[in-house]
Amino acid sequence: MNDQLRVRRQKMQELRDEGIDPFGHRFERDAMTQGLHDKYGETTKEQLEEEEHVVTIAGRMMTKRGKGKVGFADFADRDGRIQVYVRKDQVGEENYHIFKRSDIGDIMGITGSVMKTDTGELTIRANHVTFLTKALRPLPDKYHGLQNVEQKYRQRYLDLISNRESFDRFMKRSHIISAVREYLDQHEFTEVETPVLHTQAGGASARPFTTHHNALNIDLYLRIALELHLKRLIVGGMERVYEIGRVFRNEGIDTRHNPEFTMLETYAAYWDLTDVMDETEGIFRFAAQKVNGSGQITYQGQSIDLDKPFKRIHMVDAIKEQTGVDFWPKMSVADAQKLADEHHVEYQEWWTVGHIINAFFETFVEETLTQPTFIYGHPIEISPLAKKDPKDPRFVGRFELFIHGGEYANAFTELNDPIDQRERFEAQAKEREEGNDEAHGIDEDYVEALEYGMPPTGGLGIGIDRLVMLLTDVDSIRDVLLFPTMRPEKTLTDDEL
RNA sequence: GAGCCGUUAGCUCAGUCGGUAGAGCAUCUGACUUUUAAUCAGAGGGUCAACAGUUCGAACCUGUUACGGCUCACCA
Repeated sequence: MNDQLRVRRQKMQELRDEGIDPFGHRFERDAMTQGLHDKYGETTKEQLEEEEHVVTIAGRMMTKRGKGKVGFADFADRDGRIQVYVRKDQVGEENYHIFKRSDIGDIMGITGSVMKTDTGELTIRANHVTFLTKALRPLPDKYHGLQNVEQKYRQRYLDLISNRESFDRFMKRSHIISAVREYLDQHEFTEVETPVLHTQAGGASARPFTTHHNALNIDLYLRIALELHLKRLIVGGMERVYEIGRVFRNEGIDTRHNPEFTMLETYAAYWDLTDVMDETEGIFRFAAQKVNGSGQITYQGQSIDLDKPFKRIHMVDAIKEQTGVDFWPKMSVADAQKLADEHHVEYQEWWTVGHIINAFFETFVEETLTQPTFIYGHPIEISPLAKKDPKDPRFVGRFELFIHGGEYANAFTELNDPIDQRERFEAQAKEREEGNDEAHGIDEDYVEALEYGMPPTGGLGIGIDRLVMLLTDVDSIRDVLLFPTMRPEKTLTDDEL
């Protein structure tokens, strides 16, 4: 234990000896710091002296400046900060002693009158200080905040206390999710909750986490998607449903992937992709408006306009626009390979035309899509779960939304033909047997549901974490997850406590 | 999975050529009744991530390990 920890424990004991509970009780405040700034920020020093507004706040002491028989300290609550001015002759000797012996990090309640200092800073002149909670450990540097990246993730509370921009970002995350809910609720979607524990992973290609239920004695999977249960609800007549929920994928971790992340999926009966595009645009625009007050945002130094209608372009046209290569004419695999060779696009032997089209898209187009762009008409080969385009069976009813070169939404005209669905599940099951552990087996129960009839449906998936990254202008998913997945640290010894 | 980088006081960071470790904040003592990263005077605080090696001598050089970061690869 270092000197700082010892001193704070001693001070805790001093408080007890003085009859003060160092871990106090209910405290009623009548003002928030930001509210005071809003209310009195413009009022003059003289006017505040005349009017005498007595308020009570509570918060954590963030800085402290002692000056003999007076002291200044900044207190933070969830809204912001305010300076407090404590005078010995005003609060009395005993009360001043408590303030004097308090440490940065301690939590207190302050009652006093609103004033302004000579330099014009809004301040509470304390009449009384109520000690509420002792901090037994020192806070990170008051000026630099917590900079250690690992510690920010492992001890997020310290990051939240000492880095206000981080605190604000997480508040914003919460507001973004509220905005998404508000938008969908306004559009007559019903929010539902479906199981996290699945007897069979499905709805996406990904490796699942497995777990075990003791009483039933069965292995269960943590869900990798929300899809199949939500579509059962479309069969059940709910018509417009959504879920915002955690999904789990047992895959790598990097700046854009965390093993657990938050997905939004929505399904609307009788909609086609045009409707879903409108919905997607609506969600992005509404959320941006709610949290940033504008659809004009800056992401990693790049201006992005979410207010303007998003561009909508077929994948083949986008490739043509960017490279001049035209994949519209029907062509053989050899023709496509020749085009790939000419443009130095690498391909595998077994690839068909659709795979090569996709490779062209990823190589030449994706990173150029800075402004919001819907790419639709994916080749069927890369979209095994989507419904074929009846007018051109080489492509499917699917779109993805790209912004700043990254994918933000993925949508389908949902496959509602149970015969076709069963065949595709069988193909997946076969892949699984051949060793693809991201493919999954036949979900008989789901196929049966489809046999009762699922109306034509438009489905949408949005990675909420990436939406939050976009709207808060950060480039690592860990900066929008309060507690990102980390490898455990070594066990702390007594000395480190 | 590969490559590169990081880990020094509670926090933020220096540390030259290999010679027993420094600053600011924080802490402690004293001064100070409108301070603003308060100031002034003094003091204490270190398993230099861990282990092994090279060396008369290692924070520094070498190796291994742990944790983290970035890039690439993988990835509906």
